[in-house]
Amino acid sequence: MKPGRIIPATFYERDTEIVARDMLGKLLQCNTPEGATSGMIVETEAYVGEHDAACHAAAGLTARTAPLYDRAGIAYVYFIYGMYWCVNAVTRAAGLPSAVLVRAVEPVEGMPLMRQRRPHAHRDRDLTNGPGKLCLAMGITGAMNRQSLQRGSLVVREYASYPDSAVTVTPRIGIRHAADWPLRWFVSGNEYVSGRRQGR
DNA sequence: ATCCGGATCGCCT
DNA sequence: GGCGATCCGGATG
Repeated sequence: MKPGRIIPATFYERDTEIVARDMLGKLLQCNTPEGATSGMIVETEAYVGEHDAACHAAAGLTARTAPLYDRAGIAYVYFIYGMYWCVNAVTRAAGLPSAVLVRAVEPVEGMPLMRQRRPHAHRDRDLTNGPGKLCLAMGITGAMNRQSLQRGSLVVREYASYPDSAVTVTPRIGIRHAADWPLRWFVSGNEYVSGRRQGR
């Protein structure tokens, strides 16, 4: 498989659930001074607007959430638990401030650099099987917040595609509110999917 | 294999 | 002042 064309902004101007599903198999590429890394997206979650208590936009428009109210197709990179970064693609359907969280990728390019950045990861799958882990491995930080995903250091490209029969849907994990809404998608059986057991 | 607490800090209540 | 879209290591069964 080879990286394909850059995903246009219009891709993100659709229902967030559809975008989250369709991002499976896409390639996330990150370029930093240390080198290039990329990974195939294998797990996503949708955060669907102010009425979604788990979505940061539930707090309304603030300095932190401003990217969610900006345009579709940009990155929303936020800081969590005082230590980690998580990366989202901002979406726009019916004017809602919404986004897709990238929860896991399968490394494609730059694995040596990923290992260097993730000294605690003993097995390859521990490199990028979580939203904070993949940002560490790929060098994604707040410097990339609000950047376009169509150019620059952080880009999403065509790569692979999966039929619905190869995709599993479950409730989102790691949240307190709206924890029963089925808004998490992952490639069934992929070893890079986060969580102790798939389907959790 | 599963559970639990500590780290660490920006942001909202 | 308290919590969070997390990760990691150590304890427990």
